[in-house]
Amino acid sequence: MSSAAYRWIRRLARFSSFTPEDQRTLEDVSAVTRRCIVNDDLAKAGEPSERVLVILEGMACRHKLLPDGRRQILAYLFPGDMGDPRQIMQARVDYSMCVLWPAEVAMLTAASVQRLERHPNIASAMARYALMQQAIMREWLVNVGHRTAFERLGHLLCEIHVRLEAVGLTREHAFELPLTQAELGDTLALSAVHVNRTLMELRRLKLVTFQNRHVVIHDYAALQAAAGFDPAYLNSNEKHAP
Amino acid sequence: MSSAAYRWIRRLARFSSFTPEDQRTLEDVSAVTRRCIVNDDLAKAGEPSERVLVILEGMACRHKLLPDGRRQILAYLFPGDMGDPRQIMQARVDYSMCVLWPAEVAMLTAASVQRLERHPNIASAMARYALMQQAIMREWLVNVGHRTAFERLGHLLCEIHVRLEAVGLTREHAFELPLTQAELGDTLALSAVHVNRTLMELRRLKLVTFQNRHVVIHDYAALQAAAGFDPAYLNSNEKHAP
DNA sequence: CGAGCCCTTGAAACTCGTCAATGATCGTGG
DNA sequence: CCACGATCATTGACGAGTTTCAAGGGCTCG
Repeated sequence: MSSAAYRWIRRLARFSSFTPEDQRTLEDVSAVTRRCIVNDDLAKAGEPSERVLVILEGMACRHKLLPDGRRQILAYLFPGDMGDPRQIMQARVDYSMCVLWPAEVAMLTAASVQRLERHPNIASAMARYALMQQAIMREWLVNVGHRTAFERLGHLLCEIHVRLEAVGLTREHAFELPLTQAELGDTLALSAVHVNRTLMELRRLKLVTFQNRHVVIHDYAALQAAAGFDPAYLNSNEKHAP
Repeated sequence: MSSAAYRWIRRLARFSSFTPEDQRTLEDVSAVTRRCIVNDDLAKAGEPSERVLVILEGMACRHKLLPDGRRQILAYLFPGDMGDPRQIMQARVDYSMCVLWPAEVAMLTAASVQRLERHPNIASAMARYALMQQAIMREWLVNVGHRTAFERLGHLLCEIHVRLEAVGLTREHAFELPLTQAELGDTLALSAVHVNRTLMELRRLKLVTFQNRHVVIHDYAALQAAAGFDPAYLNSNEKHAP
């Protein structure tokens, strides 16, 4: 199977078992897609939301901009990731969304979301998936609030590894990550300079290298320990949770 | 009306119009309550969730504890606040919850939640309310990540004011807030000492005083400006959104 | 081949944390 | 009614982690 919806179905299938009809429905509602280039705005703070986005390929992020230019990235969206289906109730979004790497995006209408909600397996998967997304936000708050620069970066890389693995985008302990150090800084609430120094420290300790958008985790166990990473928040709602 | 569910109904009623029957249903499912004292655990990270909590009186918080004792408070729950109804799908929670001020708590069963979901007005209100809770989390991430200690504290106090006002727990620009400076520190990712210094700065500038659990905002406009607070994230989904 | 973006590095400054000690407040029991 | 202990607020001195500023170097793409 290599439909455009492949990653999305794979992502959701971790939370629920799908019948062939469920899968056809998912492919159906995501049949119309939009290709986006880097820096395309997918949403702007204060505007009506209307559609629920599904990232089929590429990468995007939610972020908030302060008036003076400071920026906090709130979430990454990898292939297979989607917005909260309840968004269709929302008058306006409070965050912006932009494309970080050329993307293919499905934009679900309220009708499509309602159609999905009528399939119990899909509705259940989306609910559990949305709960995981909230768990990620909570972990990011802990990360930014109470971990050192070193732990933050290590923790984020562990999380990304687990999330990309779930949709088949890792090879061993390596994966592509099209982020600049400045973007990592806006994510982790660190200056780009300090991200750089911390990245070099991780490299020096032979835990991780991150060069040319290519991340290699050389010692996963040690990185996990050093960062205090526990993947429970990412998979405790899955079908076969540990 | 002074039923135990008063604040809860008032909180949700901002997002949807309720019929008398809707109100009876809300009172009904929250009829059985539990009284909790300070430091009671309402949930523990890693345990099954089972119930969706509604805080009818008092105050509670969600938090995460790191192995070495560092703590991040993830959310405050004031009277009228509740957990995400989708929690009933969740195998285990990833956070802990504890009581900050003597509380009366309703613990909704999955059956109760499902009953509520069958009332369209209530389901819609809960969905919008849950979206607001997520917006609060995003704003907290911005707060902890990219605002100075001074802005963080000011922003948080503005937010709390708006939230308490929504359930009728403010008088003018004053309200009760049973938090220690250490708890504020765990919320804002600051040391208790620095919270103290920042609080004195706010006092010195005649913006806010916070003494004996009593907050008075002396100059709301100035505080809002100094903290960069925009209440849109708290009310843009309400019935009569600005 | 140049322009632009990104990474790298050093030095200085600053915000905030830690440590430590003193006070204030409050509930409790003698 | 007062002594006591506990919790919380306050203050000062010092130190650490991180930011900012600035400059140089490398890569990529037109």
